[in-house]
Amino acid sequence: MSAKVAEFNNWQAVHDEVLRRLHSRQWKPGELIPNEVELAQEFGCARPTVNRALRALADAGLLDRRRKAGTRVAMHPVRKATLEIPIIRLEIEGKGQKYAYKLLHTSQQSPTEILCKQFPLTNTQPILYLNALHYADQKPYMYEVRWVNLAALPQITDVDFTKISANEWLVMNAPFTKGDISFSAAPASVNEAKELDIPVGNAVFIVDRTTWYEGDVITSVRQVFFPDYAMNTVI
Amino acid sequence: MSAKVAEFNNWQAVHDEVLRRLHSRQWKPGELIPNEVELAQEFGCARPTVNRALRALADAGLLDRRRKAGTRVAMHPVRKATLEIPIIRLEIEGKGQKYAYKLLHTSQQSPTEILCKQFPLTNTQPILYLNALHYADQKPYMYEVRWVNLAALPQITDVDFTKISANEWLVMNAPFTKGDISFSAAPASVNEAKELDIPVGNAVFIVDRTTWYEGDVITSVRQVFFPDYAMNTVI
DNA sequence: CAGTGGTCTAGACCACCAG
DNA sequence: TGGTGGTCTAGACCACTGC
Repeated sequence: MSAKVAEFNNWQAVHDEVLRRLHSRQWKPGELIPNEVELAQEFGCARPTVNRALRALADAGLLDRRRKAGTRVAMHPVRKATLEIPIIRLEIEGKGQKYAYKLLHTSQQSPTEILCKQFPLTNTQPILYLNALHYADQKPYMYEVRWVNLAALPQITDVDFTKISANEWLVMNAPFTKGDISFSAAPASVNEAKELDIPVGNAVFIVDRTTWYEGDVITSVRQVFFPDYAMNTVI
Repeated sequence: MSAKVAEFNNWQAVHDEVLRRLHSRQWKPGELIPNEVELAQEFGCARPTVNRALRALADAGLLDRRRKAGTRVAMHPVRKATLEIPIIRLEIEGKGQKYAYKLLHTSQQSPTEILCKQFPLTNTQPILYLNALHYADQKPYMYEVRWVNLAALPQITDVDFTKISANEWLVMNAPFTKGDISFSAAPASVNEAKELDIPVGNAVFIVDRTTWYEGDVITSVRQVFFPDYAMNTVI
């Protein structure tokens, strides 16, 4: 009987072995790799096990899979970084800092012209408009300008946003099916600079986010971070 | 015989139904939901089908699953945005713009003190140091400062980086197992401003990335983008 | 049309871990 | 220690799509 060099009796082992062959260039970019049945035979496991391993690698962007065409090594391994969008309070508390929050302004209104430019709004729909400041260890951390679609969330008029941030209330009470996010850098405007207590024009990190539920816009927010902010992640 | 209202004979149908119950608050945050066997009976499908649906929802951050403890609705649905890190050339060409690239400087050396501050380096290891500028439609798009670990990639000294960008060569030739990414905003330094042809101190979007292969650092890069740059994604 | 990946099933064993 | 999710199997049918 022959010595068994390795066992590939679970999908992670298959995953790792395939990854090894990709890294070692045994299978080169653009190349067609054996189909699932052949790999299952080689690895001595069932086809669904191979399937799950290859599916994970395809999700990671390392393989291209198509019915009938087979599985190819991706030409340009597009690596995907996953950013977790946390509740601000938890992000700050997670760093061991003290979180505080202040509601600066709130009003029910029709969007002003300025808002219509900054966000995808028409000035006929009623919205709830909010300004708020989030603190870490008493220092300004993030300034937030937000509007909420009142037609989609009528019950929000009963919420006391001096006690809970809109960020937090929405995460827990307003599920969404789609969201657009944009990250950018910009000079702090007069108003942003005033609230964050920094010089006008300082470079600030900006996150714009709009969320939808089944085709209806729920809320849109611009978050302006204090200058030393950095958003970190891992590939 | 009773009329069947719906069929849940595939994992996506189960996924969607569970998602509906989460959105409709039939299952509330923190609540324990039925176990896989019970759900499989209710939905009239096999347990692995339920398993796959619930696993997808757990990956998305909507459920918390633990052996023995069961499956709970997540208290704070941490939404995850996936950022695709493309090759710069493809990002620009994808916008329908003309890509160009210029190598500004390259040298083999030990890290200078300045580099040691900016990157996780010691001044004893030999590195390849590179400066390059990427253009979209003849206009400066991104300025890149990079070093590469020569000990890990000795063959890189043979590459002509006036013809292919380090970005592109590395993606295709230097697999990595781990990467750190950081996004931030900063005022353009004198040098960055000169290369991007903008005023010193303008707000620029910065991406810092370091990649590793099995514990060895491969390369580290700082990418400084022209002021109007925004990084977009979808949740 | 035919080959490939996508998925389901029914049953089984196992790893983990809360009680 | 028992209940739960994690996973494997062997076989099957189906959907897509390149040829």
